Amino acid sequence: MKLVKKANAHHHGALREALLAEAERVIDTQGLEALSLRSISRAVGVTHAAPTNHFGDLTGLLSELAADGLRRLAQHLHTAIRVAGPGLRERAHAMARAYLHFAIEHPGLLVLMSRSAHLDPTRPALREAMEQASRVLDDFADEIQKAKGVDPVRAAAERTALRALIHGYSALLIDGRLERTLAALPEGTTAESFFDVVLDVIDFP
Amino acid sequence: MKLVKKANAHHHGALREALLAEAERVIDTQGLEALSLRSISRAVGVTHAAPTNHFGDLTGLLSELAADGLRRLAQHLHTAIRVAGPGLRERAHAMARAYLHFAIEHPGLLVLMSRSAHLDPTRPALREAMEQASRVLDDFADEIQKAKGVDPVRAAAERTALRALIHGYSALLIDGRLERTLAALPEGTTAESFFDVVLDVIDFP
DNA sequence: ATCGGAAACTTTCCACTGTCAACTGTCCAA
DNA sequence: TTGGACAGTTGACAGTGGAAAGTTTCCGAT
Repeated sequence: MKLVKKANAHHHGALREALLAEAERVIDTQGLEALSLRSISRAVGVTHAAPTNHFGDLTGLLSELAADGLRRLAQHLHTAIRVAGPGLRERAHAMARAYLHFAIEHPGLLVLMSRSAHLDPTRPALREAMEQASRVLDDFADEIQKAKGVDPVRAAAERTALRALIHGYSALLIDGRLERTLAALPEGTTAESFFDVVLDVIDFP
Repeated sequence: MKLVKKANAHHHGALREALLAEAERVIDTQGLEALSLRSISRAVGVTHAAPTNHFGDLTGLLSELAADGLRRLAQHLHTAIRVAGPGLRERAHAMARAYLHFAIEHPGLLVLMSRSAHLDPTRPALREAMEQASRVLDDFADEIQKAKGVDPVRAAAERTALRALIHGYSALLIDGRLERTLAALPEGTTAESFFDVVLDVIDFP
């Protein structure tokens, strides 16, 4: 029965998902530059023009993939914050650690998300996913704002510092530019355990 | 006399520099993705295979360009630190501000430097330039180490935090992902002036 | 002075890419 | 039954980077 479906040359059945899965596999193992529309089509067993029906063009496919990644990241961060202890510092660390964890597990996906040149922000799925991810940070920012003094500039600065620190550390790590630093640390120190110390350079009350 | 030189079809004279200059122009105005070996060759008035003599392949050209950028950046940071006041905080801020300034003026170049997939680190010029740039940071790190307590892990964390914060803020800004944050700030606040406040989230003694 | 080779650039070719237009088969609803 | 809409295919096009081989120029050794 399945063979009949397989033999059908014009209805793959779940091509959209298959293409996204293959694209994510390539992007996380060989990197974004190694990905090509034609190669993933081949890997999925379909001709090179098939993806057009589902994604339009390459930036369309990448945008959907990025949207999916953003949704998962937002979910990941959200539960990390929710599960963490009550303190502001604990929650901030939990979120940051969750982000780093995601970056280590899906390096290509994270690179893709921060490469606006390859994405089409007018796609509804991407736009929504970006807003969903922002909302996690914004909610947390509100918390900081409430907990600390109400100087709005200072609050924005703290939020931005946290964001920049997380993004910067992840990017440096993924790009292999922390290797020397990590190698000089005491035996057994991992990128993740060191990140906790780095985060403490920002003081949360 | 010059016309004779110009008419010479086989000796451009300064092709190497011309190619690098054109590549930098494209990269800083249209972005890294818009650059192609053939287009810059055309712009310089030479066939597409000419660059091979000077750079080998595309990653060769990009590596030389990145090396040049790194040298200039290192120089820029070095003088910023040297010129700044005596305090540790002043010097750190001066360096960070210089970095951001460079990022704003040469966004494409900065992106290129942090995209290891396009670079060939075995090229001597690149390797040297990377070490030169690292040295600026390392020297400054030693200063921090001396000025503050001698816990090496804590010192490494502070250095890394500063690095990640600078890199992260620049990357977010270049990618246009700070626009909403900046728009919500008081009138007249620029990305650069706000950066000073962000940097203060890390406390230097 | 010239001869030989190295350096610099051109030409030609190849494999590959993304995008487009035209076609074919399949399924479902009027 | 028939007519689209959907989901693929096929084939062409312009563009890319790279390799190979040919051409022109220069320059140093003899």
